[in-house]
Amino acid sequence: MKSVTLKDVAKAAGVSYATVSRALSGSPQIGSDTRERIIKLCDEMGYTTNYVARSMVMKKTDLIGLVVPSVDNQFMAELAYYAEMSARSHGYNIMLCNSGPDLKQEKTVVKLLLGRQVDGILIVPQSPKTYENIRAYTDQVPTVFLSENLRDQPQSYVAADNSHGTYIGTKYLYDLGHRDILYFGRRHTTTHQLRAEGYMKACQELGLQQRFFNSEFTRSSVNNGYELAKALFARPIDYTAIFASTDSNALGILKAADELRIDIPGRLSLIGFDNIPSTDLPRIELTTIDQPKRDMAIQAVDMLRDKIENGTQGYVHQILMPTLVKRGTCREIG
Amino acid sequence: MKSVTLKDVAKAAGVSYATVSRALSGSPQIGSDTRERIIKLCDEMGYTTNYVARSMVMKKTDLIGLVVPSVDNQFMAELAYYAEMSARSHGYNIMLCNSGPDLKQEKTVVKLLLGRQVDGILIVPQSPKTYENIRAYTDQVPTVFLSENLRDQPQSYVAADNSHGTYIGTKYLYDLGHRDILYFGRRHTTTHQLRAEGYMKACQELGLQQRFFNSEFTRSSVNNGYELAKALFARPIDYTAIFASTDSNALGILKAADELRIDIPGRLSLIGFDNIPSTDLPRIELTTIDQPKRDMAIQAVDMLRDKIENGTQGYVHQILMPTLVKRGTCREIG
DNA sequence: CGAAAAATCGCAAACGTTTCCGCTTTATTT
DNA sequence: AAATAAAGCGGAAACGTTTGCGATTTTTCG
Repeated sequence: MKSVTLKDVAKAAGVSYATVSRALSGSPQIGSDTRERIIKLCDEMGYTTNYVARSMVMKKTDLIGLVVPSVDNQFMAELAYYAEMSARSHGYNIMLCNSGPDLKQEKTVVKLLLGRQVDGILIVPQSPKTYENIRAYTDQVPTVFLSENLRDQPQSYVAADNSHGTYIGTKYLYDLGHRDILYFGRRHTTTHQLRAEGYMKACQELGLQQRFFNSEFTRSSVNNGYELAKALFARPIDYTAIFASTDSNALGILKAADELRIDIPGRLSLIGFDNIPSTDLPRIELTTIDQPKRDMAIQAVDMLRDKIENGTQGYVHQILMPTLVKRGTCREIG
Repeated sequence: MKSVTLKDVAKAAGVSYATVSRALSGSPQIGSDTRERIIKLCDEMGYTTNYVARSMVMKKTDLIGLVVPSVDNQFMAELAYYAEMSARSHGYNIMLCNSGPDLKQEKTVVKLLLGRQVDGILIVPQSPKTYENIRAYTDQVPTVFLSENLRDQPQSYVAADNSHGTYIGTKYLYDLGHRDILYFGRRHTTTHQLRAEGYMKACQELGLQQRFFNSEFTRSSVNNGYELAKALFARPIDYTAIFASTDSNALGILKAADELRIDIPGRLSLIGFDNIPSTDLPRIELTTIDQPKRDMAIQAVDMLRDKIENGTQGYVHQILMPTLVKRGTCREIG
């Protein structure tokens, strides 16, 4: 279990360990002959540089803390995947933390990450309170928020243009002939507020009546979408399409509709938001608005890297464009 | 950005920094009055212990490297989630690495993890070759394999009893009246070999003919399941049920069947394996075999902790029981 | 009241790196 | 050939922590 250190190969090579360190790091003040000899020796002896020791003196861990409410969630899993890939390709590693549903744990993990001396933190907030919750720490370490739009808060973030997403979605529904479109979902976060706004803007432009049905739940899951949709369908259905604020909710609606034999897309068109993998399944084929998760993750680590490596100070807000993904749950009507 | 160190609070408290360290760690050789004073001071000054410095002297990072082919995969995301939660509750943090599809990258990331001085490695292998691929490193650091059955290899692992899963699945199909059950899937890993064996065993016991249709793909995805299923359905359907070796494949089969208007479960019963979240969606409701992902993850970190903390040396093989999840894709015939 | 024992605390080494600075040795120039 | 420059390398400090050991003070007890 005892690993070989610089000293070990230095002794074997008959040089000082400073020399070995320089040889490895490609310092120009080492002769090319000794360098080759040392490198070969390191290889033979199985030397790997101890990153924790290196971090000590470099005051840099090449570590990025990634905190997500739950990686066990298709959306965040995808973000986490691309973030890790991108980070590693730039020499960083990811320390993963699930912040769970409560703010206490969220605060705990960012504190923990600070103790670990991460160079930066990438956080997808669990609630609109997250910003306040961890603000005490965000000035101690470069931080960028991911996926949640913070509007004009003094905090860097990258998010999708949620407003635009619902805007193009409703227009699409309109183009298909729909004139009565119900918006299904709460406005408990800025992200969801913006989604509602995009819908409202489109309605105004198109001369449509705005109609809302608010989910009472903070966390959108297919199950609470389902529960709520049952309540919705207990009332008269005087609309021809539903815009669900998330795919999860849309899936719940689908489930309730199937149960009540309300034909989708026959009687009701349905469109979701996020484009999570489950939407692309057979029998589901949910039309939705795609959040460019890959680009979001990549841009977020780029932004973070810029702060870390160049000490960039300002707050930059990166807004990426979502796109419409036409599948099977929206139908043209006459 | 400069964080406060032991020295800083020591100076402020008028004691040596050794005293501060001991006060924080609860050493008995510190007076309770000074201890309280110091703790309060630490709190006021916002001191957090530097884990990388601590790791240096402790020769322990409290870090577990988690390598998965891709967290962007429901099955692994779930494992990752529970592993992180469990690890953190025991004082460990997770360093996440996607090993991707190729062995080179897998080897790269475990090397990298070693350089990071992780206390242990939790790895869900990307292929049967993983064991050989990283064997050079698995004796340098406690390692446990997750989700892949390694049979009698000298390597600790926790996996589901895959053989038992297909066994109970086939029996379930039999009890529903099915006498011609096709097994759909390759046997490219031990895990899948075992799944096939469970099916074979059940067939023998029940006097059923064994019928295989092999997927040519290493990675099972709904898409290649779909492609293959189309080929399958081009031939006469002289069976009444399909046992898909993975849910992903089952989903692909479902897609192909829908396209060809082969009624599931009307004409064909279908059962999958893994119980990924997508199986529980409306319109899908795939009957499947559940791998106890939560327990698997938890047991794996327990096993790893045992190796790390107690230096346990032997190889332990933990096999967890899968269970049948009855949903909507299997029908009684008769 | 004096001595031994117990209770507190400080000193300094150690963990494995990186890098500044200085010391040789060799090459270059006049 | 002497002086200067350049190249190659070693010594040692520093990063922030833990901990064995010694030093000092306080308590205890005969």
